[in-house]
Amino acid sequence: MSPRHPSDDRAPNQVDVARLAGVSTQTVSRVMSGQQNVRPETARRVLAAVEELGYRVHAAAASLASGRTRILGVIVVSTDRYSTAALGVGIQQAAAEHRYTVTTAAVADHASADAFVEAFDRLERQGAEGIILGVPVELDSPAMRLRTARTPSTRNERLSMHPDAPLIIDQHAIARQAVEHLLDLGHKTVWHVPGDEYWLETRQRRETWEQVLTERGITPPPVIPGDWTPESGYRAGRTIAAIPEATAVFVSSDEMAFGLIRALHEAGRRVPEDISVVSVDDIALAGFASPALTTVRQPFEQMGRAAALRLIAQLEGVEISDAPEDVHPELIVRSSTAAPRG
Amino acid sequence: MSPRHPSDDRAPNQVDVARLAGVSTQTVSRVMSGQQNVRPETARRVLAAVEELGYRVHAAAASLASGRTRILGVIVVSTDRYSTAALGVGIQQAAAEHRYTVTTAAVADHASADAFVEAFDRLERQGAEGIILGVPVELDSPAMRLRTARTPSTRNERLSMHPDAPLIIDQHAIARQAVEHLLDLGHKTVWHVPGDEYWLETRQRRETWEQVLTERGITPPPVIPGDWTPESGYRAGRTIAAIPEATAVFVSSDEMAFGLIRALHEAGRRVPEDISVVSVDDIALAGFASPALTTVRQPFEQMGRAAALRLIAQLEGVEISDAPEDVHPELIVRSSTAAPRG
DNA sequence: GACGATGATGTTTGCGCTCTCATTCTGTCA
DNA sequence: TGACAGAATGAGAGCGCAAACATCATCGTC
Repeated sequence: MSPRHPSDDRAPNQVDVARLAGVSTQTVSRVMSGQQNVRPETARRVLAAVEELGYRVHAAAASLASGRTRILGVIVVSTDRYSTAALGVGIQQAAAEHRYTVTTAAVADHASADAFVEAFDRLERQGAEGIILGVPVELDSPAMRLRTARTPSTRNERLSMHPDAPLIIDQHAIARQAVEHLLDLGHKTVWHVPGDEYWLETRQRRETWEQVLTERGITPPPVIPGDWTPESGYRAGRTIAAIPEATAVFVSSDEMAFGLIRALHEAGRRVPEDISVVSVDDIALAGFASPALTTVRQPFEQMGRAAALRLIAQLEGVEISDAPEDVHPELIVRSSTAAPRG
Repeated sequence: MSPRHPSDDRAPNQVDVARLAGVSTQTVSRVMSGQQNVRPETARRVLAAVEELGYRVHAAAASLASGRTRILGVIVVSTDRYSTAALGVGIQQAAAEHRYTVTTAAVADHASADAFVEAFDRLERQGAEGIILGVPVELDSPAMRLRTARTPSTRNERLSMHPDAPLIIDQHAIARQAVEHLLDLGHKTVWHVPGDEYWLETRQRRETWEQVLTERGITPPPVIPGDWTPESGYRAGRTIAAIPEATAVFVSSDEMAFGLIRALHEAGRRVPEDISVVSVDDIALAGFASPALTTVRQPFEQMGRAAALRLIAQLEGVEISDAPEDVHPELIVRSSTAAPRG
């Protein structure tokens, strides 16, 4: 161990670097945070000392002193659904580009509203400067409003009274595209298998499904319950197979569509010849169902990215150059839909 | 605003609480960290003050003073694969139970080894006390060894020379179960579609596939390349469909199996009558493929949980009561495998 | 009823960094 | 050449908390 190194085994700090480089700690600080007004030669000396000592900035100390943490919090429900993972990828990417860190708080599926408040608290305590609510429910309790008022977060937008506040993604557009596609093919009506009642998206899509049918003078048939899982899709499929007049179904997720189609096949109903199916998500496997699924793609990764970028822009108080334009769902037509048999 | 409240709008701190409760800051600290040796009456007064002021512990300050962060870092590759999400759920759960926070660093898929080193650095700088490497590759560069030596992390185990160090999950057991299941059904040989070459798991499974065949005096057929995606499975399926003598395939993921089976069907080969297929993972949709997939389940959630608990135990220097027993893969027999036709 | 043992609380100090402000250095122009 | 703007650097304070240590109250014991 060279005599220039601190002899004890504690991690090197700014003082050690400053001493070795022959500058003040303030200069070390400036170099580490990439500020201007440091002579290249000085910066080089500092960086050499940093390298030699293996120094790294102590984030807790820095954020205590500066009041900034550059931490983004994410609240998600504990599910292994594809959507959660893909959202996370987008968030991580955007955060990393702007040198933010992401910390996640998971909440049990179907948890009470209190659980979200608690997760919010955990993230605030941890120092999160902004919080992304990748969350299935409307959070408009007084407790939640108190928190979203002091810590910027997504989904504020839904709670705020601005009717033109951009949504992360337009669930109504998703449902409309799906239902109209089926009606335009000539189906007399469209049955619906919604997702878990707990999710806001579920309600939004169901409302729009009803609305589109009503617009065309069709009385919506009863809803066939679902909960996102393939098993629930299978149960729904058995129900629908027993309804001879059903020729078109709007299912709220691809995973349910897999179960639904299997049940239809077992009951001897062909897809799309007897029954057309449109679902939502466009997961990687959607094209490999039998038949390949016609589905409305949700660009989860872009959504996560957009949410993070918007939040960061708010935190920095600036326009971000690569500001995300609105993210739109897209109908992908494959082989699970067709015109009804004449 | 009551006169007892600090008039400026800065967040309340320990001093404010101490003053309002009529105690010292140290007592506030003791109450907040749930220590013993505080009279119930005193604790109540403190908590009342905390409530009134909306005080919350400042994590950065606490960790600067205590030297502890209770942060667990996770390095993952940026994919939306099911496995990543499910692992995360298990990690989050275990961390929350022990009052740890999780922060994630994502690395681009197929990134260089340097990218993992950099992610490790980011997490260390952020204060992570332990790091879970949910990572596809062997990381045994000097730079990485330097880091894993000072910050506890999983997968050390694979790098360490202890041959009996418990693996997170035994990839050899996975491959062995799959291949032996097919051979025991009477197939003369087993073809293999591995995952992405980049992944350690891929190599481990292929090695075992070769080994099991060799043990039984069978010369392994050529490998049909794959990369985890359903598309690659589909391509592999077309290749295999053109091999008349092929009757059994071990595919390294369920998603590839979906693609593979579709390609076989399109080529007129029936599953399992003409060709048996075993895959790996047991994703939610595995039971809803046509035919339902025989697959080796990887208990991702338990794996994540086990990794986190083991790391926490190491950090706390204690045995954790609910220590995870080893996590084992399990063959789930469904309908994609059968004996070869006589 | 004096003594120590224990529990409850307070005081002081410093964690490692960035902020503000002061000082020194550099180059430029009259 | 001297003065001065502006860049580069340094000095000192303090962010909010917990550790270590000091002090005070309380209790049972003989």
